[in-house]
Amino acid sequence: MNFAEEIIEWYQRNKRDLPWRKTEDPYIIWLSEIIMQQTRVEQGTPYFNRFAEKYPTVELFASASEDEILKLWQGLGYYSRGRNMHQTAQLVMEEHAGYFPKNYDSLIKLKGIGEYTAAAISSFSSNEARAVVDGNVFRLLSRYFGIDTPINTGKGKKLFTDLANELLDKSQAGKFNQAIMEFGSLQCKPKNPDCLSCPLQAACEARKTNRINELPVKIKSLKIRERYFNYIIAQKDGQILINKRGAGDIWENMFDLPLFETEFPSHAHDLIRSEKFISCFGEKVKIRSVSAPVKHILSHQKLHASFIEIESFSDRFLSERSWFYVGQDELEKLAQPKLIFHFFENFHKLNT
DNA sequence: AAGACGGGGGA
DNA sequence: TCCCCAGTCTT
Repeated sequence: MNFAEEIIEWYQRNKRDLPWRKTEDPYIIWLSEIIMQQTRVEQGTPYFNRFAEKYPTVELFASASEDEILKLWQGLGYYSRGRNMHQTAQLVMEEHAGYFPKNYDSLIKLKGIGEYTAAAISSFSSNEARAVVDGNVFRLLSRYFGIDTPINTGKGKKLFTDLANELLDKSQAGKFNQAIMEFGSLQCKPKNPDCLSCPLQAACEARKTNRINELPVKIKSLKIRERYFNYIIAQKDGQILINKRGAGDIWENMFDLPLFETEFPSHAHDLIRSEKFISCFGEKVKIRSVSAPVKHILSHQKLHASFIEIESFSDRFLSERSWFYVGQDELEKLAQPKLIFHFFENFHKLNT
């Protein structure tokens, strides 16, 4: 059996009994598809049932107000879906005479319907030969063929869409699409898939090369976090106070300086009056110098560091901390982040 | 190409 | 916690 035959065979034996699979009405299928976007079946099913019950036709849906739609949508999340549906229902009434479109090219033009949903509705309602590519399909294909192209890039989307369309059984596109998604969802699960019971295991590239947990590859959307580091320069007898960093943050087990992180930029004069600072260095601290803020970019953080040189501090409070004094020769042996290493280069230059 | 958009369940 | 879920729209 080829790929399509295998998954359709599997689908006949293992498919769930989902309410929206009993119809070919594009309106009802649309309802189910929008509700199920980025939503688990168990979470979305009650909503589908309520919507299908209250608005059995697109005409009834279109006659509802946006407030009513959103009220019924309440708790499901991604509320733009509800707003787009309202708009689309009205447009279907006005420009499609109340007949919900069945073909891909018409569907793709509607608000809230992207490539996945247009392929789903067109294939389920009229067997148009368009392969669906959702999260399940990405995962199944990336594993089966051992493809490590990231799925959330333009290149990846095209690659997997082309592949799915090659595999598509055009004589029964709707059933194939249902089957490939159901297979991905139940058999080729994200975590701990049961490969031993999988009918595709013999040919599965990820299985053969032991990469089930590495695929699919997804580029992590890294949001840059802004952090404000206030470093303290405290010297005694020609030595400088150093901090060994702990776990759970950047630069684990490397060495920097005593650090007071603040949520926002802060002035040195305010900082040395803070309770936390006083508990470390006492109340009689004077500021000798404050550096200009130094920006330091990490992969997912933007650090704003300032270096505050202090004098007249007490160090009898320091014993509980991971701080210690070192001379310059010892300092040079410690693993320092680039930011710190850079700072010391300039600092030593100034002090010689 | 990257970010925003929700809420819930599983590991 | 992080990841993922029958994705799409905006910038």
